[in-house]
Amino acid sequence: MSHSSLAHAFPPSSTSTTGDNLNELLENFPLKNFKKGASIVKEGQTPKHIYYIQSGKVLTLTSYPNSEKVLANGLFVKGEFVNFQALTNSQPDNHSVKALSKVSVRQIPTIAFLSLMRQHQFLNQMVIHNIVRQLDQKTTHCHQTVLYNSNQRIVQFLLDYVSKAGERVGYEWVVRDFLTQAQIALLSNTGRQTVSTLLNDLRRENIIHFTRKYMVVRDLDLLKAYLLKAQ
DNA sequence: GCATTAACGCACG
DNA sequence: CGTGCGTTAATGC
Repeated sequence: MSHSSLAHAFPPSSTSTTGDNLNELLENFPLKNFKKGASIVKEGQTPKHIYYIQSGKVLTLTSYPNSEKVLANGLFVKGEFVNFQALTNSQPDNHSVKALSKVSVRQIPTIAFLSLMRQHQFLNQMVIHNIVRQLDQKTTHCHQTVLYNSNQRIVQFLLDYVSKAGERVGYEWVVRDFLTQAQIALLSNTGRQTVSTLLNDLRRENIIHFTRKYMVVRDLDLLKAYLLKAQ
């Protein structure tokens, strides 16, 4: 599937100093630290900053006035930008950003960021790359929400989560700072209890293991196979 | 039937 | 001790 590729890496064609250049560009902007669960961007504020994630995991959310629900937009990890809305003239909106783990981010004012983009070609490319990728993910995610049943959506989330935030340990994959089941439910458009039962089923089949702190994928192929079988 | 929701007891951190 | 988790039964589509 499309998710096995390391699509989130920056273009391999970039020079090896790309990361250093980026850090140099951003090093004078304030480095903000947040505790797990803290609010990085509050709802209802005009987006004024771009955030670059130095470490940790972040969740972006949208709330809708007519429904009480707050829906999850996406999960972002180290090396990604969030809040690109700030690059446009967007008004105060219903977007918010929350820390899913201990997080540190560079906070770059929109004006400064736009100016940096004008000066540095590689930053431009990086931003375009990020935006296209995010759009791609959104589209795919949207299609999957339509095509998949709830268990498949949860499995798809687990696969995405592992490919974004997992570390390889031998033949297994480990994700630390495992989300709560309620958060997984939000991200996969299912119910909390549905997540609970599926995770326990997968554990019984020895496909994954998990505690509240981490998840281990014992057999990635079997997990992927879950997407293929109907129920 | 498949999935979300309520409800409740349990236990992890 | 709180809140996150696991399970079952009820309800809805």
